[in-house]
Amino acid sequence: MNHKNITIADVADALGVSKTTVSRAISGKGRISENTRKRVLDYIEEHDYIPNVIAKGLAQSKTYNLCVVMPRENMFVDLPFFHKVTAGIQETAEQNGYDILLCLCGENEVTGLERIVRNRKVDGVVLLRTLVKDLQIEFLQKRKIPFVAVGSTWYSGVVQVDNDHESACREMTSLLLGHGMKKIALLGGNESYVVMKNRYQGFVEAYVRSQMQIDESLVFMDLMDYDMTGYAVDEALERGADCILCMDDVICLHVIRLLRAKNVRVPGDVKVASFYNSSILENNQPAISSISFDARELGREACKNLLALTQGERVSQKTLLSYEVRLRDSTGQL
Amino acid sequence: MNHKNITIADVADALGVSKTTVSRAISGKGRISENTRKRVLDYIEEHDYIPNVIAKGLAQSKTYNLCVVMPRENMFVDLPFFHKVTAGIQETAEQNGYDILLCLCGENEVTGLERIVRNRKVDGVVLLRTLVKDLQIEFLQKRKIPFVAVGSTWYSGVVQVDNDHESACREMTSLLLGHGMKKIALLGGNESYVVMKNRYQGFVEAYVRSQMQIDESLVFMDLMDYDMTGYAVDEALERGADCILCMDDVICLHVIRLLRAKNVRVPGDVKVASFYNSSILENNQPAISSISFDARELGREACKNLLALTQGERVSQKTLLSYEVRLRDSTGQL
DNA sequence: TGCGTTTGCGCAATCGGTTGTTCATTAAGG
DNA sequence: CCTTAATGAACAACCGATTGCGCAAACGCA
Repeated sequence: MNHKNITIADVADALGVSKTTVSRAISGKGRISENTRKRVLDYIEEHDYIPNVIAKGLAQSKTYNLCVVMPRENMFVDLPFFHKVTAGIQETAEQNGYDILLCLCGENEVTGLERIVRNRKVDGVVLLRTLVKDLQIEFLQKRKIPFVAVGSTWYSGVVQVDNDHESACREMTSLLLGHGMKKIALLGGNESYVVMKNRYQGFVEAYVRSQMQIDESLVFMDLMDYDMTGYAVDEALERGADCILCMDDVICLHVIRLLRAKNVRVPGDVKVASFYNSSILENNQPAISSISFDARELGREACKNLLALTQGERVSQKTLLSYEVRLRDSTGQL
Repeated sequence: MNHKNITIADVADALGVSKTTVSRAISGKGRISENTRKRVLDYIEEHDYIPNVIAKGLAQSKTYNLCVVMPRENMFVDLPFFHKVTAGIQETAEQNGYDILLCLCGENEVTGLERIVRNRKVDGVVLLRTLVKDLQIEFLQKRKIPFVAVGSTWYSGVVQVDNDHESACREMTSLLLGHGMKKIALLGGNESYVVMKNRYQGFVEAYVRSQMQIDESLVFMDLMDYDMTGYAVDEALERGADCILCMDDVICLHVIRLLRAKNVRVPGDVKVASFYNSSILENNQPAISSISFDARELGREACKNLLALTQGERVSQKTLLSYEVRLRDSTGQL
């Protein structure tokens, strides 16, 4: 800016070589003697020269920028998750000389994304949230821009990285069934439809494997707000649920509050468990069993795949990451 | 990228004018007839031409990028706040043709910031969190890079935008004192030292104005963890506190849990209030009185100031934003 | 009509890199 | 010893914009 940064021309002049040589010394491409190469690199090191990524980008029609898209308005519970994922993305990006441009979009809005993609010419995009009908996905596909979705989607041809919700839910359900639960209620929340379906899949599978009869009336897929959650809890209790499996930690805390208000004891009368094991659970009484995902790793994986994509490499359509079941007091002693 | 975007040269050729003319038509600078101007703009509109910001930046030695710095590891309670501030920054940035580069840094780490500043040549930086001894501030000042701090700092010459914690705390304290509280405990938390000091200032002032005696032994400035908070609560009760003013909502929820465990009724025996009015409070029983800040507006204001700074304009050193006191059940009927 | 001023626009350099091509030098091969 | 190939480095065009300067046409005024 004002500091009058040293340019490649300065380096070239100082060493009495051409810009080309300096450029080649740095990139390692093209023919150059080991000798001059070293000379250039030493000089650069000494004088703390950093190439201007912008000019480099202009010349290469690349920007070394990735765009991370996330909702402008954010559910409280998503934030820590999104933040960790972003940290993971950024970590991998930085290791490869990329930086992160932030795109905060309204739900299913494309104008912001389009602006950034078009006049920033980002090399790739990570979508942190996708919808069943997703205009951003459609836009990116139409424009043939490399992108990766964090989380699952039903769009075809989308490279996805997700937690293995199905297995996670299967394992948790199996554990619960294996320890005497008979009627587990499944409470969906603000999760995307696809995630919910995946978990339901695992839920069903667990029942099948333990050869028990599933009670479909205990499955509540789409609870938009606290009121509906309250209703679902009432219904579940009415129908004799002995366990409530919540789709995220915020819902879970709320459920526990509701149960306390009804003088239903946890885990005495009803067991409770949830997903994400977020820090919102810390210090809760009783300690809540939850499934923990490594959000950071999710971000790293997504970024790795995206970079591969931008190189034109083939990338596996769907990467599933592992999870850990954390059992605590709210499910009793399993 | 692959879509082979239309460039300024294409536009110029198509219209039979020079690149200069097109450029001038767009920027409005330089001499150009109203006639050609319109012709160019129409063509651009029609053919959906978007200038390449990168090239523009290269030519102008600007990047139209701002850098937002926030901690890589984040306290749970900060996140929603940071996210909203960022949204505000982004909003104003976008309106002015700027985009946001994300810089996630470790506490008091500069390497990441330095990298981004040096090879991305961002036009300005927003620091979302500052420390008493802050290497990032020192770095930015040394390099004379325009930046704005969200929150207060004791460094001189730093443009700051902050909530008016002092007035907020004064008003809340006054309200409480005015309705019969005599011994209010002040519980500091993960807040920065400066914020805490500001609030303490307001706290003292409220006591002075109502001509009441402050009990300094009820002021706990620096509670690093839950254990210390527990200790502070015990002490406060011991010393006959009739009200606990918590420095953030997470602390507050924890305090309420502790009180419940001790069978201290809220607001019956002790009143409780906190800061930030974050959505974590939603649906809590009892509803918690809290002070609400407009984080989004904070971000907008910060960005506005930063942009002014980059233009070389003079900017007021400190901008304080307003707040709203939200009284609910936890403080009884005030 | 004549001359100075204003207006409208284009030329070409520039920003800081990359890269295909050329050219001189050295090495290898017969 | 001459031809051919390989090597190392420089030239110059290019990426896509901006901008100082120059030039011609139009305008204003006496």
